[in-house]
Amino acid sequence: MAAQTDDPVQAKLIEVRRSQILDAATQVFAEKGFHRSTIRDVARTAGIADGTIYNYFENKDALLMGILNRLNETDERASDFAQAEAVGLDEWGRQYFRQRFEMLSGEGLKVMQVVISEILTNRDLREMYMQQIIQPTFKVSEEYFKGWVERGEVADIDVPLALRAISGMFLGVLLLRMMGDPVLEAKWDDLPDLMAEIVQHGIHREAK
Amino acid sequence: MAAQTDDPVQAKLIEVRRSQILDAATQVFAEKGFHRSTIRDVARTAGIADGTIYNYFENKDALLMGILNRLNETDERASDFAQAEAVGLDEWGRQYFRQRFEMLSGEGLKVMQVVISEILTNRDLREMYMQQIIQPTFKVSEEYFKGWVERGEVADIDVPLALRAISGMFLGVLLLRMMGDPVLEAKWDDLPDLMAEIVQHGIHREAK
Amino acid sequence: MAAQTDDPVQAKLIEVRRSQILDAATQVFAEKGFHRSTIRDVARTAGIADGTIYNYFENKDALLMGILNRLNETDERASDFAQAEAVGLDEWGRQYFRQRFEMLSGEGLKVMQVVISEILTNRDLREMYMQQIIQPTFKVSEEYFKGWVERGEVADIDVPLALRAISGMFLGVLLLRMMGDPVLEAKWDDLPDLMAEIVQHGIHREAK
Amino acid sequence: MAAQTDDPVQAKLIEVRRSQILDAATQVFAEKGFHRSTIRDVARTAGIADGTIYNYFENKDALLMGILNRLNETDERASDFAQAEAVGLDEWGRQYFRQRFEMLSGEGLKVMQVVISEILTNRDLREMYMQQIIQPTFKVSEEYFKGWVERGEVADIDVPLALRAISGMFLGVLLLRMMGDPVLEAKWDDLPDLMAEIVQHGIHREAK
DNA sequence: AATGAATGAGTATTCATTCAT
DNA sequence: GATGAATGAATACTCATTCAT
Repeated sequence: MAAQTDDPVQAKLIEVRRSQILDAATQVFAEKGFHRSTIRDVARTAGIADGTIYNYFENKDALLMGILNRLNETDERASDFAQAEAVGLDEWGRQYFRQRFEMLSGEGLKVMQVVISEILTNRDLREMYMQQIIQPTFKVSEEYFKGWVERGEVADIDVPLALRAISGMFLGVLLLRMMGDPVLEAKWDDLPDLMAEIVQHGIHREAK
Repeated sequence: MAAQTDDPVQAKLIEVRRSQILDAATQVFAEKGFHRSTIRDVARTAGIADGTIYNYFENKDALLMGILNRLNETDERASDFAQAEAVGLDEWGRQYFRQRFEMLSGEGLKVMQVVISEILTNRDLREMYMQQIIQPTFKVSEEYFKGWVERGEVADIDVPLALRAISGMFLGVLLLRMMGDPVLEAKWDDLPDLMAEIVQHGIHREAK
Repeated sequence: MAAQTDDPVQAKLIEVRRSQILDAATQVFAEKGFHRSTIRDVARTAGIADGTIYNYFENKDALLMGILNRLNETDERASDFAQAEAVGLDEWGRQYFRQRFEMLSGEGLKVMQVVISEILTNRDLREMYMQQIIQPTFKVSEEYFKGWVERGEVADIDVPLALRAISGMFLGVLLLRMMGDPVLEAKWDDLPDLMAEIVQHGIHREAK
Repeated sequence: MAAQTDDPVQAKLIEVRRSQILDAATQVFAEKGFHRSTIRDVARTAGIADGTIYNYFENKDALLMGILNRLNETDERASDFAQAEAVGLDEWGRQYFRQRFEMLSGEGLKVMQVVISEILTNRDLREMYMQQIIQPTFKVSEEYFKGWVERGEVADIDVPLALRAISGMFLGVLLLRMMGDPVLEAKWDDLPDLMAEIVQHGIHREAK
């Protein structure tokens, strides 16, 4: 790797190059999937030579890690925003799902498809994703939830577990969409509010 | 393929052999993942020659299809049972989640992990899974739900979409577990009832 | 091989079976070529089991040998006929080429194509063909030629070599046809007489 | 393929490498035949890695195409020379055959043996050979012949067809030689002139 | 003799990675 | 740092042949 320097100008250049490569990788992986994409594909798309990629990334897997890290950063910025805005539980719920859905516009969905598929297969990637992205995100959310529970706005439930279930709803719906469920494709935009409603108040009603 | 015969004895032998091979494939894929498993691995595990596999399965992908079909059959038997037993909505909800969790005991979780990962990558497998497993399952459930909605037991929501959200919760939690979330691993058994509760009544409570 | 018996009835049965298999092999090889044809193809076409073929032929190559031997027999009968009929040199020449062309009607051409291709590749087949078919044929022809040379009907040339050149003309034209030459395909029927004419009198004319 | 560049130095290097690989392929194919030769054989003989071959040739078949193209070029240079020198018909005939025989010195015969065998089997190769080598060669020769026919030096025959017969004589004699005919092996050098004589004046003589 | 399921050797091709220039 | 030619390990699949029934 070429990524060792104290010179801030150098550091900037390196960052730009890494970014250029990750852009290419994201595009190529989204189009062809991870395994079917070759380093050559990525290099061609980035307009550089094959070998150059290895100056910036250890190996092909590291490209996926890099993509993951960028999603992470985007994620963090998004949740900062969420935290700043969110006040009431109701509103927070809707915003939570809406934001997560927004991330998936454009190539986002296909990139996530590749990333999830690989995560399920690749232990290193999986652990890195879990420790660096999932767990911190849960930790932040748990704080909020505990506050609401204490204030009685939320039922007295196992907060971490409930959070998994709620995030899981988002993740699972995403998975079904990736698998090509036509209902989800057609009504994708209705989903955030519906999900927020279910999570808040459930589907049960007293029979008349 | 050797699988053409009218003789019921032959047919039984063929079924036994296919089963033997799928057992081996399930075990090997669960351990090493689909791509890292070789046909030789499967053959060795099944105690047969490489070529014999091709007497019973068209190619490596067909092994995964075969595993999927088996899960499907198990699934169908399970839901038949569910339908027979289920009466009230509350009870149905708990049973729904509990049954789905039961399927994942033993190697089930790892097999699903491999299957889901491959499904996200392999279009043929994906379409087959969606059309032959997911859609029929949803169709059956939708009938039940509509009944409940008509009887006023369930809120007047978009049934197909709500079902996706609910199934998604299960699927997503599964995914998080597969990714190694420690909270889910520790409290996995508490999950069905918690999820049923959230789906039924939501997490919201009127603040005191 | 099952081909050892003293019982003439048995011998007949064996011969019939061999013939049935060779018919199938001839058809299959002509359609798909030798390498692309499988023993299973031949067995299916013959309406028997794969293994049965090995009761009558040592291996796949032996099928080709068998086909070759049959061509040989046909050939011998043809040249017997030729010898009986042929009297004058002129007439003999035309008949020689016409007969050889007749053998190639129907599947004959494609079978020869397969046989020649394999002969060039397979030493055993080649030697067998040379010793059992080509050489005896030349030996017979040489006798005739020598007679004509002695009687002064034919120029005083190296007979064996000239015979090779003349047979070669037939063989080479056959090869060009197999390679797909459109001129030969269009005027195939004019060829025997033209070739006989060239061989007899050459193409040279005294310029006016 | 690595074969895309505008740099003439690079182009030269590529040409050298291709040549090196074709040399090895020619040698290996001549020794073992096309099908029995492995890419590894060729790579070892060329002193390079297996994969390197695929930087210069699309696949194994392309090696044979490459060999064919080289023969073609040699051929063209030879016939240019022939056309320049050839004046009289008699002389042209002898030269024609002599030149074609010269091409077959060294490994030439074995290479042709492999090439012809493959051509009879492989449709792509066959069509390529017919269109790019055989047809153009005939076209050139036809011009010459027509001239001679017009000037009355050659009998008024079907020129294209006669050319096939004459070329066929060469090709067929070649085939017989490849099949191991001992007479041809012994008197190979006498053949060009004998063939030229037969083609010019035929074998017929008025009986005394 | 007939069957056909089982065998397992054999091979072209891809592509991540290296490293000399 | 950039290049891209060279490397060679890794693997699904076919099919001639065998042999227990």
